Amino acid sequence: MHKPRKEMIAETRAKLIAAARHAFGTIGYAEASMDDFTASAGLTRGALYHHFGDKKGLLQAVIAEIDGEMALRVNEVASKAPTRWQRFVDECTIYIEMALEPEIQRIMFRDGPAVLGDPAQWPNANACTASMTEHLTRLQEEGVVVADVDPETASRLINGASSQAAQRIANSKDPEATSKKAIAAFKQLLEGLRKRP
Amino acid sequence: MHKPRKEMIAETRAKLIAAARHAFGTIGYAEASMDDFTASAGLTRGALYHHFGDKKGLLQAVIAEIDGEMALRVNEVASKAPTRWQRFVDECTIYIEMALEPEIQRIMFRDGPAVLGDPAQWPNANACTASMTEHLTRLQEEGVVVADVDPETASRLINGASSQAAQRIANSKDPEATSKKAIAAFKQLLEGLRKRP
DNA sequence: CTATTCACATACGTCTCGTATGCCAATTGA
DNA sequence: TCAATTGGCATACGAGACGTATGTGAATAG
Repeated sequence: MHKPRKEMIAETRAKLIAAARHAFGTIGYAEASMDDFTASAGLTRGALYHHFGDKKGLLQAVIAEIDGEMALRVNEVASKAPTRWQRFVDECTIYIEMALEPEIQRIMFRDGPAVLGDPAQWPNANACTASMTEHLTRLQEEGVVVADVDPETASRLINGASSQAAQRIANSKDPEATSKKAIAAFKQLLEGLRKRP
Repeated sequence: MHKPRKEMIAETRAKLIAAARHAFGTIGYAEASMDDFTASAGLTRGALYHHFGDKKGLLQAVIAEIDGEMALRVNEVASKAPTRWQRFVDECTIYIEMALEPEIQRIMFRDGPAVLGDPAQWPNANACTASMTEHLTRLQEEGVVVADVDPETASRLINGASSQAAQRIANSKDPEATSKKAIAAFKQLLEGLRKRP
């Protein structure tokens, strides 16, 4: 008795995404040969074109998967903070930590934007920013954050600063020390959003 | 009488850089065929490989040129502000405005990092950040900016936020309104660096 | 049980890149 | 002035990598 067809198809898709994710995350999108990584999944480019249209389509699928995982991790950790402001800051910090991972950094912050354009325009890959925007909106309502900033805009700026912070740490000779400096500077910038007493 | 040799060589280099800059800035690095844009300069890939080693080398040269121009523009405008803090804020604002130009955005903020890696590690392409770092250091000495942030780290974070702000404006349906929101949010973040009374 | 669909592989042409090689003009030295 | 040499740039060639068109065999439908 063989597996049903639907299951085989899902498995093929998953294998392709996994193989591509590994290749993109290590050698990078441009250097990843479709022949090579499809073969490493026991398939050929035929399957890839059938399911994802082209190389970019597969990258989109990989990005959607990673974005989902990042959102899970963010929500998981941020739900444990005492105040909403702290939760917001924690989310940002987690975000930086995730951006430290080579695979995420490469795919989400370097190759992704270069190949697919502005991340803000990606479909199915905005979960993290959405969460931060939500927090900011609430914080404004509660009077913690100054009223005259647009929450989504602020989220994007913070996003940009985060990825820079992560890059800086990742490329540092002394990641421990750099991490402290980067996170300190980052939190200081966030203070700018808070209402002063 | 022909032009001297040195001059011809410089001209060839300049033509290659100009052609590549145009191609990279419009269709992008990956899509730019070396055969095509060298031909548009009346040359072949032979000249390119001779002078720049490979496609990446040419991209580096293009980036160095653009970086020099950006630094000039930054210094030019920023020298007119009344206070040093204002000068610093002006520099950041100019930076965002420059990042709005499609050529700069594409080459300096998208393809460049994807192909050459972390901009902080680029040789001959840190003039703008250097200037901002300098200002921040001075502002700390003057007691305007909080002491416990590392100036260069802060510059890089600001840099990341700037490029995000620019992308957001550039891709907006209503650039005018988005620009206002982005710059407002950006300035609010900068406030976090200032000492509170 | 036949027909059809479709998931995936194979084959082919095209494009781009990098290297090896060749050529010609400009410089050098006597 | 004239050979020798340098080196700036072009040409030729081979190696992938991509996209498309086509083929095939198994699962599903009727």
